[in-house]
Amino acid sequence: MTIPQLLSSLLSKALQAVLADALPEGVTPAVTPSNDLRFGDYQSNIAMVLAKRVGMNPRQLASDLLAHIQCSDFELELAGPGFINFRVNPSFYAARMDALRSDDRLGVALASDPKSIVIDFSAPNVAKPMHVGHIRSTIIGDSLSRLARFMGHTVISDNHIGDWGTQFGMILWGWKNILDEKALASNPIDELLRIYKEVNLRCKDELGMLDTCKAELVELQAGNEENLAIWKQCIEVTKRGLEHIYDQLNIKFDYWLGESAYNDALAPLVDDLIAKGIAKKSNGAICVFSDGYHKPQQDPLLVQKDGEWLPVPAIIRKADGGFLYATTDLATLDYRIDKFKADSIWYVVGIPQEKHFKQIFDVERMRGVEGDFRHVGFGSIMGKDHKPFKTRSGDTVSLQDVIDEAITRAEKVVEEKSPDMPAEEKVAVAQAVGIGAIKFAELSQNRMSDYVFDWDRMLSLSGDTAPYLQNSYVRVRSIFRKAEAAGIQADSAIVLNEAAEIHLARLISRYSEVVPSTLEDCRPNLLASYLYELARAFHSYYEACPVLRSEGVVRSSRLALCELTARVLKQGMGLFGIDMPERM
RNA sequence: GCGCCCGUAGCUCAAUUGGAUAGAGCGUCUGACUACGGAUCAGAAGGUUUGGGGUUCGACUCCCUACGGGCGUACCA
Repeated sequence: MTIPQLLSSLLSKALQAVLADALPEGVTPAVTPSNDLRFGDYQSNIAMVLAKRVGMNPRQLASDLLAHIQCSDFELELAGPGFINFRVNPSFYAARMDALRSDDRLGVALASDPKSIVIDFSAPNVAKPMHVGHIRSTIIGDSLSRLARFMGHTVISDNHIGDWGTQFGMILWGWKNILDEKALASNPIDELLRIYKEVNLRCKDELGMLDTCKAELVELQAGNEENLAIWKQCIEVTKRGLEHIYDQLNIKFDYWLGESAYNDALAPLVDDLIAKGIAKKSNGAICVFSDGYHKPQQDPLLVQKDGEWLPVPAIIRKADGGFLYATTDLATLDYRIDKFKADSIWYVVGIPQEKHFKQIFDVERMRGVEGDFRHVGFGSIMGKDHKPFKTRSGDTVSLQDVIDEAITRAEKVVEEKSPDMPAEEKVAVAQAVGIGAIKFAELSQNRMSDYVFDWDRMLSLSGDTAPYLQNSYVRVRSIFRKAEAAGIQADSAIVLNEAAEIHLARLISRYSEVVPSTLEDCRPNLLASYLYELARAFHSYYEACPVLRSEGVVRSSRLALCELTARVLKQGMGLFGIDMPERM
């Protein structure tokens, strides 16, 4: 049980005693860490929340509650307008630390109701290399997968690649007419991108070109063998390039079920929706109009036209008979429930697609399909001018370039700081530092807010960054190497005296609270800022509390605290997929 | 037009979803027995949270309004 849970149950009992029948149903007192240690370790505002409802003065209620709580592990205090503050006794933290030493999970309880969760993330398009825009979905999605698995859920990660869109008409024509075989052999992804771009331009300039490309697409969809062969080759080539990036990022998917995997399901799906009376024809297209919400101005599924609020349709079949994004996503959702037995499906996709997902989920609700479907949205990456990100040439920066630059910068720092390190280890460290910096920068952000792309910020190696945490880990490991060499062991109970060691223990204890709440709201930045705070506390502790130069019980205790810190850092960063080198 | 999101230190971002004196990093300034690894630590300066009203014990957070920015808005994904 975490400390807030413990305190909350103490408060609940006190509330029963004080209010008895007057206690409203379903009240669980919230206990949160104080944001200022002068107010203790934890605080509750339950007295102020309830005071009005039960007709009492908040301070009076709080002080009545305090009178009913007896606990030697905490000091309690009534403060301000009615806050109840809890100060945890160091001996209690010490006992918790001792308990954590033999706990592989470092105090993090498994989810009480494990679920099957499909997480849909990354999802790049075939024939277009990943750019910085893909970084958020890829890194956040991977981190959520790791977190959910760690919490005991069954996670199915699925890379829903864009392998069937309209862009294939253009690529097919380009492949047949302007392909450079040599370039394809040496750098296939770039060549695919080149022909895509060139055909795209021609479609804008040359009359009839667009129709020619559409015809190629129709041929593909009709099963033309030549076109199918080219299509398959494009996918293979693209996958190879993507796998290189995913390897560097240490990201794996359980499935790569792209849009094309659902082709056969689309027509029956639309027919079924029509038969059930959910979909109907409108202006030649087959549409589903939402039935569920009637709150103008709040519901993106309604739009105002000529002063009237009209539902916005989810179009599932075009007037020309073609299927769309929404159709594929509905079929995909069905498949995930059928085949993967998903209780929950999380879509890690940008906020601009919020309406799309509301529509998809709404259609499923109308069909009676149940499940916990979440759009885990995130903000856009902007340019320095706060407009959607583009370089001067109009292109975005490729993700591969970002990774390469990160590693190059890390290599320079490694060379400068550790010139004597073996070459092989230098490479490994630079990889861990560079990739770690990218991931940590991303995960430190509030997922929902837009941010400005900046090389120096994204690849920064100082301050609130992965290398800072990695360095704290390296320092602990160094202490351990020395301790082992000298035959020193952490073989006695933990005692906490100095402020720095109490604070370190306080934060280690808090790990068990942070991990579940990070997953709860899908907010990796909670864990990121926690880990940074922990590393900072360790660095302070390192300066204030010598380990190897102390003696006896104190030395043993401090060594044990070091060990716990290292384990939390390593496990926590592991939930982000960030490596912690032993030396750097 | 209509809807959604956003505006916080010089810059880039936080703020436990309504809690106490709004926190970090970068940058600037001052210090730390030549270091249990200095990729470090201790400290300082920096704010009318875009402006204006309101709601209440209490507002960066909720409501109204003005200004500024982003996104979406029927057959792209």
